[in-house]
Amino acid sequence: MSLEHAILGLLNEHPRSGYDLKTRCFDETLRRFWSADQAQIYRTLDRLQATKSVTSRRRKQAGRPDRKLFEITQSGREILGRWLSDQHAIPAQRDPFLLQLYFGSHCPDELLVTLLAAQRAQHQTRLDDLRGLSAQLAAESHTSDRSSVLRQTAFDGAIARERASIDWLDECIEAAKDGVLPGSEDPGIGQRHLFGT
Amino acid sequence: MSLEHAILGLLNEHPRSGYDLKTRCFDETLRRFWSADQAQIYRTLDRLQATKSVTSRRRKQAGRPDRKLFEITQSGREILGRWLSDQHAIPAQRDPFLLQLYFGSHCPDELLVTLLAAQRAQHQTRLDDLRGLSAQLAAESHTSDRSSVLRQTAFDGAIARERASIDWLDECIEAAKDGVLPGSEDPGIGQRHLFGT
DNA sequence: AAGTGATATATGATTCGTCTAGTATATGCG
DNA sequence: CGCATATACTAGACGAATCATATATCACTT
Repeated sequence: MSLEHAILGLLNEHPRSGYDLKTRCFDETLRRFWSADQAQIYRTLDRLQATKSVTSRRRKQAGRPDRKLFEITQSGREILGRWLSDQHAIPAQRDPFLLQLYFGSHCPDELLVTLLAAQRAQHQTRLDDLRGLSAQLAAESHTSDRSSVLRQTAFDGAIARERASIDWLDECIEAAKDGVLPGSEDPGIGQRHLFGT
Repeated sequence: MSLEHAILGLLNEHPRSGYDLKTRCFDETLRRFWSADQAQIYRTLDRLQATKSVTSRRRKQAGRPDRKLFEITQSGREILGRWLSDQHAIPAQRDPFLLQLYFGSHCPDELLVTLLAAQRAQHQTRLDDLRGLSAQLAAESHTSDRSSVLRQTAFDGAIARERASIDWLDECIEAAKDGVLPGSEDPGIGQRHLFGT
């Protein structure tokens, strides 16, 4: 459901085309909080139009294909307003790597360190990206209006989570390197071959 | 994809029924890392059976409906082993509340504090749950074998993330209560009515 | 003239995830 | 006896999400 509201939020600033939403909004910024596929965006726009939350009109452009400009309606604005006032459930943690640890009792130490380091690198990349974009937005807006401060706050939340993951992974890597982990007991039938190759 | 591997991981310990996977494994423990619906579990079992990763046989029970016991095959074990050795992409952050902040420039301070507090409460509940279960598992296993330590590690990761969210939210709540946030500038046409009611 | 790339939209296929409801057996409680 | 509850599985519908593919215009290059 949130994708609908993200799009309404963007169209509430000013009318945009599907292409614009994808390349200018989601890919450049919003994907840090909610990523969206191009196909998904166009289909969601269709649905929003069917429910009269947005309207569209074709716009001719010089030297480029036509654009379909979407504009939020009063009804759409009411939906957005309600959603912005609602309390939302926090999303479930769903992370393949935590599963991997959970079932990883027969994973040898070296592989474990490799996997931990790979996770760390990915979180670090994301952290760098968040910090970079956050700094860029801070520099651009300059005047610290409410909107900018709240957006910075959203980035701070995302950043805090990435930092927590990195700190935890660092502790894990230290522990694994120091050989603090107990060895695996007798694997038993079947489990023996999980890490055979 | 991960649900398949979570189920293979569970069946690798010993054969189980769909009902068992749902109530004993996912609901009691695994949902902290990967939640799954009952319908989803049965369908995934069907698919795993179709690809010969698991086999099934009916088991009569005294005083209860029959169970369909699923057992992992050698092929399934190989798939699991490969997955456990693979490097997995970290999941995208996707959080409605971060979107809400991003678009919340016209949200009045009191509502903002309410929403922040609601998020905090949910994260606290989840943190308590994680800590409780983690402690329980630690108490049960007692001998610190490799498997228990790795499972504790997974819990630690989930716990670290929840703590990070709570700390960040606490800072936000402080800031909002102290009236540190700038007021919203002139809303402009349309945006005025977002928080009208 | 042909190819590449950016702009712009649309559609099909498939899987994942949630919700809902239905079927059936047996136990225990009042 | 009826009813709730636990056990155990099946099925339908729908939205969310991803991937691939198709179409079209125009600018710029080779």
